[in-house]
Amino acid sequence: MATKILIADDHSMFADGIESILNRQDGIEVVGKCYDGISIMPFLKENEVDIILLDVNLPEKNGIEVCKEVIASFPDMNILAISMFNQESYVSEILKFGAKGYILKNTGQEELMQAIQTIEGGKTFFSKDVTQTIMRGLMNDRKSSSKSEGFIPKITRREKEVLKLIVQEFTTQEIGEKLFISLKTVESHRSSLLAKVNARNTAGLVRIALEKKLID
Amino acid sequence: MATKILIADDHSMFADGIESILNRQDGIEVVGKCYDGISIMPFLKENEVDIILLDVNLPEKNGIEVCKEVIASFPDMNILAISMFNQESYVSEILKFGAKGYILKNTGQEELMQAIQTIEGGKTFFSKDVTQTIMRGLMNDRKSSSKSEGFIPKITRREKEVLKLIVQEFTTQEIGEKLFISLKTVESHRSSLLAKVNARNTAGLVRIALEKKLID
DNA sequence: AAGAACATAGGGGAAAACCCTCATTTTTTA
DNA sequence: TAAAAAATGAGGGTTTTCCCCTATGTTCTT
Repeated sequence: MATKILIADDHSMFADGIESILNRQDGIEVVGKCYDGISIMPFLKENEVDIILLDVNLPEKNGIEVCKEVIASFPDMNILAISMFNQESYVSEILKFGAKGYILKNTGQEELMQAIQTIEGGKTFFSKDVTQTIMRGLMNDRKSSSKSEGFIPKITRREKEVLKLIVQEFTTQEIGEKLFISLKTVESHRSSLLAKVNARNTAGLVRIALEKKLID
Repeated sequence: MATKILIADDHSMFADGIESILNRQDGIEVVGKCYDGISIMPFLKENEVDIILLDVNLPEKNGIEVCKEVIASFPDMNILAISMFNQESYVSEILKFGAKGYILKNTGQEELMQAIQTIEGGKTFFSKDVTQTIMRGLMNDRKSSSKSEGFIPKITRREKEVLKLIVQEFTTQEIGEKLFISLKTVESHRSSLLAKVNARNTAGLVRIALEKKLID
């Protein structure tokens, strides 16, 4: 029986291309395509799927959230993450939530086929580049655990509120007024934020907040 | 005789996918694939090509430069720009250099086929979304208004350099040292940047820079 | 060749951000 | 329930950003 594959990617040209490649292969059947994050769960409830090729950067609801959600309902689902970016935070995040593999969009079709077969056999698969990234991540975990790029300590509820307002261009004064707290308190929160994300100033804080999606 | 197509995209999975789609069509033949900007010219010198599907964001040498170069040597070459981003600057730039069309990676295969046929017939083709972007650009040119949400006036070369360093957390002082210009000059650039993106402070400037991808 | 746009840069001042230390109360968690 | 973490905020200082103003040489563009 053919392996049933669901492709989830917002770039339909990409999704169609992959579909076209896969449909030429024996033993593989593309049973569906999703162009955003929110339509995946409904599809899975109606259709049988063996493997999901999941783009990490989806609109509406990103791949990491989708992965978490899918695994919660279908713990044995085989998810192969596909991404443009070989970024440690993405890789480790989605693997943590149960993805079985991670490949980059610049990997060739032979490797794609290999990944699918490996995943279906219950094993994990990573592009060579990705493997190196993961190794580097592990090294950093062991060594310094905080200096390593990309690690962000927990941001508290209040800090997040302040951060959100900073990104929206409000001044410390204005933030205090909005949250009914003193300017000095807001300054405290700003300080901890700078320290936690390891930024030198507001510019870095905002950049990191957006890069790491620290605010909803 | 079949239309000869060259696909230029650094994501081989994408390029392979497109190839697979196109090869199923009658009258179309994919004669080559390039995974970076620098290998396109050599290929064109050795092979006959009717249409280039050119990714705007290529490594080594980006699509806009490639377009300029190709048109310089092959003025009648049909270039169809393909991009993830519906950004006015990209669109207008590459069209200025002789591309005959611009489509987004989220357009379906019917539209892709339509684009190819239109381009080959000597006409121009744009995705609907792109058309709107262009229109908006023209409107802005005419009215030169700035109130309209999301419109960002052109950032100059120097401003972009400064902006990049701001986002990297350097202070005005440090930026001056790096660029060998006075602190006051950097302040001037910061001022124009704030005015151009319509931000109140650095936080907003950085956010908009990242949102609108003002820096490469 | 003229005008527009760009890059340069100064003075001076107000506002905002940043830094350090310290302390109190509230909330959470082990 | 005691300890830890989070939220609050004050004093007092330095640095950086932001905002006026003006001005000059250079480099596109028309």
